[in-house]
Amino acid sequence: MSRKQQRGEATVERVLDTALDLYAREGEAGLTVSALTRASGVSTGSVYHHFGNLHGVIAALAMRWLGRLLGELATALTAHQDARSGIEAVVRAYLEFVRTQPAAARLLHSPFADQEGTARASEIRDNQEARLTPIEHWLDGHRRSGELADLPTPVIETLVLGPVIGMARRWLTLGDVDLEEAARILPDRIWRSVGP
Amino acid sequence: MSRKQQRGEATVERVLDTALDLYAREGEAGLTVSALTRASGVSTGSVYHHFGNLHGVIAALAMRWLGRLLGELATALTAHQDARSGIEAVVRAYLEFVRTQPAAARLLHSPFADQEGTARASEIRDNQEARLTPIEHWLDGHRRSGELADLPTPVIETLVLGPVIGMARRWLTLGDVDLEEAARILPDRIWRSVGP
DNA sequence: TGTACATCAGTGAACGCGCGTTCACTGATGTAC
DNA sequence: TGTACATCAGTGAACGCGCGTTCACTGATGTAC
Repeated sequence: MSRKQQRGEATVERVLDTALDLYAREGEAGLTVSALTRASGVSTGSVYHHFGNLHGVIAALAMRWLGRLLGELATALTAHQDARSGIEAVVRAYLEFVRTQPAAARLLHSPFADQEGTARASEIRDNQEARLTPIEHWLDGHRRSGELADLPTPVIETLVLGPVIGMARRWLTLGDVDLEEAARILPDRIWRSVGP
Repeated sequence: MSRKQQRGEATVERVLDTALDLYAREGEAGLTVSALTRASGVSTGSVYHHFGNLHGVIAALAMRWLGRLLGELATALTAHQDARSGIEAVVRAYLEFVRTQPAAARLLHSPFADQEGTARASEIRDNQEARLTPIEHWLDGHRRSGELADLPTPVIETLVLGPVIGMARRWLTLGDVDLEEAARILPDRIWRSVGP
């Protein structure tokens, strides 16, 4: 049905891959249109044709990786029946994502992503609904059964993800922590903070 | 002894106060030299006289507020003898800092601060030694006495500050959490994760 | 199957704008004797 | 106390540079009949 051409998708892929690479290597300031065209081989006009403007590139990039991360977390969580196993699996899944996709993790922990997330929170909700809904249901169910502390969802999220994100950022920037050690220690420690 | 003049200090103050305000209102991209001179009334040349370049302004700003935050945390921690009271006090002190100095908190949670922190980690260690040393001693003491979990210092730091920072960021950006509620819930929950 | 046409995809030179920074200078303050 | 001088503080016009974006255009692909 779509009149879109395949080579268009390939170009979009190429731009987004290059953008992530640039961001990881040079940071926010290094992600310019000229750097993007130079590194990707895609022309200026083509970038604008597909993304509208530079902000559009960044938004698309953040959305893509947020979707992938949430997918991993939702899968890990809902694969377990009991609360403790689920929470511990989420922690491990996040650390695994950071280990295998450090550049994307950097992006998602960044300024951008935060601003983007604030400015277009509702749009993100819509786009990621398929991933967020099962997570919310899982939490609701286990909170009702008393397996999980009776705390507001944002608080549970923060208690679980806060230390993981902190560890990830530390590994990504300072590198004075060990991810494998974190994967051994954190699941149990975090579980204690959200258990009944 | 110093040949520095008082009006110089006043100018430095004015620039740093304006810079924080600009950052809080406009974000990283809004913190430009021209915006800084326009909003502060200080001339371009004067900014360069005192800070060298724009990066120098940002570095000075981050260092100033990092010092103040660490001061608050160190005071809260070392005011308590037993581990639990100390940890809970640190959590409350951080939340109180965020509540009273949201702009500074935004800055410290930011991209900059992270990059700055990475690039000049050793310099920060030196500058903030007076605040860091008592914190390290306190942790060491309580870990040895068995009151605190036997975990590496960076892990303890992350378990304690991770959720607090997560909550603070959420309050600062999305605003869908309540800081007072957090101050009631988090201390106990966080303590569970680092207790023996 | 072939042809005409609409749409998608891609090109790259050119644009104006605001950026960080420099510099030659004036004015204020502190020090020496 | 007064004067000369060094240093600190502050000014603002001017600079070049790289940025994001536009636009008139060509080429490729898909659709209709």
